[in-house]
Order: sequence, then structure tokens, then C-alpha cells
Amino acid sequence: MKYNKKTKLWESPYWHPAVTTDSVVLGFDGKELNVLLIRRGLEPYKNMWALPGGFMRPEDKSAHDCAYRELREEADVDDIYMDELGVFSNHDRDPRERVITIAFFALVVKSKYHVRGGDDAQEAKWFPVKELPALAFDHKTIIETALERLRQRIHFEPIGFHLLDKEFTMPQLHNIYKAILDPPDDDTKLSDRRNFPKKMLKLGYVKETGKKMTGNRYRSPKLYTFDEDAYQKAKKIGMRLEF
Amino acid sequence: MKYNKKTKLWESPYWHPAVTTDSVVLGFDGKELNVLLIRRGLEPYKNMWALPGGFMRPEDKSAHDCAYRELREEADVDDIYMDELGVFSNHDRDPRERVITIAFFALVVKSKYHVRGGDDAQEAKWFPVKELPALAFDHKTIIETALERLRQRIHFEPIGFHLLDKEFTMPQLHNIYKAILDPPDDDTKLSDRRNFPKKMLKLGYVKETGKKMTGNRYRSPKLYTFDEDAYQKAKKIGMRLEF
DNA sequence: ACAAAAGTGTTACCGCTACACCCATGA
DNA sequence: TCATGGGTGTAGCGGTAACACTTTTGT
Repeated sequence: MKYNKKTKLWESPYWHPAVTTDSVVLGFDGKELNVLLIRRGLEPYKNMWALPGGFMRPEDKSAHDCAYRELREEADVDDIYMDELGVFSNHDRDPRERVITIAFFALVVKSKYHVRGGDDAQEAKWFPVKELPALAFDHKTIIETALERLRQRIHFEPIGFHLLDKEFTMPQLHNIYKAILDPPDDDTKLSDRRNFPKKMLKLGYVKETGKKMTGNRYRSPKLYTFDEDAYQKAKKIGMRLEF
Repeated sequence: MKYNKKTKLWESPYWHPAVTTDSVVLGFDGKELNVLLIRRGLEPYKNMWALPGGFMRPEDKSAHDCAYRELREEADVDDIYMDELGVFSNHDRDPRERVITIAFFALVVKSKYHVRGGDDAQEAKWFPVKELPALAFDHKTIIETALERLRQRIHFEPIGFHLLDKEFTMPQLHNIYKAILDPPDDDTKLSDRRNFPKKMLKLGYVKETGKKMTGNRYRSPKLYTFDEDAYQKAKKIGMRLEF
């Protein structure tokens, strides 16, 4: 695709679709999962809530890079967990023209994710995933896909840690598992508080720090941390979580 | 993006990348996994082997639809298992211009996958995944990603069936699991022939047909079939394979 | 002292691994 | 009848789900 200075248009002998990235940023507040949404300032779907994202640019080194850039424009983020979710390319998903989007999902520490003061008067807000507003485009589908992916992945990869501070307590981690997997009331297997730490410690990459979390009512829980090196070793052997 | 009849060019005020799909078509021959490759007739990478695929067109209803169309142009296929693998969008992956590709992986019955007589003198050939030739673009990476995805997925989804006829024998299915997971010699857990049928039957969606496979040397093995309905029910309960 | 939450210990059961033996088939 | 591959049975072990009790902390 070449830029024509005279017409001020990009020209190509072949048809090219527009490409965007959209990110499902998930944060945990101790009780439930939340998604970060942006209120749209422009048509189409003006004033509706939508996922943060935008058009890919030639200078983006990759789609991942593009999604990361978009997030950095809206919040003070650095080194967050982000993975590709999939491509959404139905021909009618954007009323303007053919736009295919590459969706990503990110896990962040909600309390540390500071949304920048709206540069262009854009409003950003966290919504509990169980109480989503009406959403622009096919963004509801994208969020549902992200949640489904998260549910699947947490069985086999230790990604819950990305929703917590570096040092966390077992009850906190347990709450994340319950919030993501949403077990029925009669399920003791996952819900039983007493078995949870045993499972986690057995994996070999959740380590005690020796410290305790202070300032709570009631007994101070121990603080644990995630050992990346130990995880990489365990992964090679083919270790897997089970819930 | 709009078509200008005068200049015969597609024009847009915004930059759009070129978008292709590429498919990793995997077939099983009873012993090992094979990938279908096409010898390129055009530059770049002329005469090198590459994945089947091509540019997305405005009439493609989705990326999946595009990938499917490309396969239908090259082989007599219908109703095959195909799923998105991911997006490959590094800016230097195509020497011509910025091209991002949406990769898919497909599982087919190799003996039933008839590659059409080369319309445009394109040569198509199966290669064992362990003996790949030099490949165009980043297609080697894409294939490796597909194999890794397959290894992961077969633990939790019954996709091995797509590599076999509707009616198959336990030893055949067992061979697929061994070929995909490539267990070390000392691993009896997966390798033990005697435990394999028990695991499969216990899942509840592999059913006996009552028939036997004839025409072999030695004892005729029983024929089984995959029960899609039973699988869908089991999936809801959250059943999982374990190897 | 009490209430609420966190930490630790124990048992019984279930399921899987690891094993051996028998059967069918074509040469 | 023999060689080879396929089908079936079982016992012992390990892991984990389901259980109870103790400890900590702030009010």
C-alpha cells in the first residue's frame, strides 16, 4: 500500500481490509472480575461503551505491539500479561466498512491500573463482568470469548497471579479461582478453603515469603509469591493444575 | 476502502495492511503426522514450499471463510475440522509489503484428502512433520505453533477423531495420541496399550459400533465411533481428558 | 472474651497405573 | 500350529476430597 501525496490517499491494486485491535482488560477487586470499558466519543455507536482499542498503524511492529500501544495511550501500564484472543472478522461487524479486529485479553491488578485523565474527554470505567452495559460492535461476544478463554486457561496455566500483587495471600488467590470458575454451591472440591493451599503448594512454584499481611481484622494471613523459574521448570515436565 | 475505476486502484484515507490466511493442514497416515505444503510458483520465495493460503477478499464472510475457500481451491474438501491458530503480524515477515496472516490449523483424514490436479501447475505434497523442507516466510514458525497447539489441545478436547475415519479402532486412536504427544520410551502411562481403551470408554463419548475391522493380518480389532451428542453433554459437566 | 477468619492435620475412598493372561486371525 | 496383534481382568498404590480442630487478631 502506497501513499499518494497528491490525492492524500493510500492506494493499492489489491483490496485490503481495515485492521484494529481490541483488548479485554480484566481486573480483580477481591470479589469479582471487572472489565475496563471506554465510552465512545465518535460515531458509530457514539456514547456507547466499547473495548479499548484502535486501528493498526504501519509503525506497529506487530498486532500485539499495536494493542499494547493503545493501552499505553489510555493508562499508565507497563509489563502486563496480555495474550491474543482471536480474530473477529465477520463482514457486518462494523457498519462503516470492512474491519477485522484482533482481540487480546489482559490481566491486571485493578487497584494499580491507573487510567489516565481522559486526553480526549474519553470516559473509562470498570464494569463487573456480570453487569455489562450495552456494548458497541460485537464487543460483547469478544468479552464472552475472553471469559471463556480465561476459564479454560486457568486450569492449566498459573495466570491468576497476574490479577494480584506480587505478594498475595492464599484466600485472595482462592477468591480469584472461585470468581473465574464460578463453582456451584455444592462443589466442595474447589470451594473448600482447606484444600486450596495444599494444591497450590504442591505445584511447586508458589512460595512462602515468610511475611504476613498486616492491617486486617482477624488473623493475618501469610504472604506468598509466584516463582517464575520454578514454574518454567515444572512446565517442562508437563505439570498441570486440576480443578 | 473504495475502488476508483479511473485509476483502477483501491483508495483509503487510512493505512490498511494486506491480510492473508494460511492453513496448517495435518493428516495422519497411521504412523506419523504430515503437513500439506504447496510449492510456490511466484516470487517471493519462488519454488520454495509454503503453507496453502492466500489473500483475503471482500467477499469472504470471515477469515475462517477465507481459509476454507483457499483449501477448497486446492482440494476436494468439505466439512473438515479447522480452528484459528493465531495472527502472525511481524512487520518483516513478507519482503514485499506489510502482510499480516491469520493462521488456521486443520485436521483431516489424509487418505481421503484428495488434492486437486494442480490448476496452476502448483505442486502439493505431504511432508512428515519431523522432516520439513525449507519453508517460505515464517511458515516454519506457524507449523511449530500448530503442533504445539495440537499437543495442548488433545489433552482436553477429543480432536484426534478428526484424523481418522468415522469408524476407527482403538489401536489407531492410540497411535494418534502417541504420534502427537511423542511420549518417552519409559512412559507406560500413555504408551500402555491396555489402559488406553479404558480411558477412552470412560469418557463416555467413544462408542462401540458392534462391527469389526476386517482384512487385516491377525485378530480383527473392534470398530468404535465418536458420539458428538454425548461429548457435548460431557463437556457441559466439565469433563476432561488426562494424559 | 468473643467473633470471624486463617492455618494445619487426618482419614477413607476412588481411580489410575502397572501388571498378566487369553483370544482371534492369516500364513 | 505358530506368530503377532488385539481384547479383557485385577491388585496395589497414591492422591485428594471431605472432614475437624486450633490459632490469630481486633473489637
